[in-house]
Amino acid sequence: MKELSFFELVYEVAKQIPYGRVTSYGAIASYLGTKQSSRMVGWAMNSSHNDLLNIPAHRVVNRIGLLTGKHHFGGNDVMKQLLESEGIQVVDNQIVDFEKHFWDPAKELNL
DNA sequence: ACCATGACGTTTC
DNA sequence: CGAAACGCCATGG
Repeated sequence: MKELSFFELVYEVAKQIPYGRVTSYGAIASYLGTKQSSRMVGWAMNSSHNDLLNIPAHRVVNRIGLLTGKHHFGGNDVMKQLLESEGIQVVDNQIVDFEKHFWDPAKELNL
């Protein structure tokens, strides 16, 4: 199993997500240059649980701010609770004012 | 080397 | 406007 891979890039970005901010898989994918592989980002997060680092995957949602992978956090509304804990309003697994909390690594993060 | 999977995204019906 | 199908790329078996 390779630690260094596309996944690690996703981890780096995910870890750099500011508190109270959220981003989309497509944004990360686009930032990594593989915008067409937004699924890979999600899958990378799936492997994130294998990473020893703290991956705030709860801050990563789909393009509409829907908590698609919330069941991967334990099955309950753990993800929602985490987001609300950061001041983000979540209703029906969907982030309220997603655009307002949206954090684009390609724009706000200059590497 | 090939087939199957995956927390998405976009387009079409 | 809502749902479904296809596309897309990387990893694992």
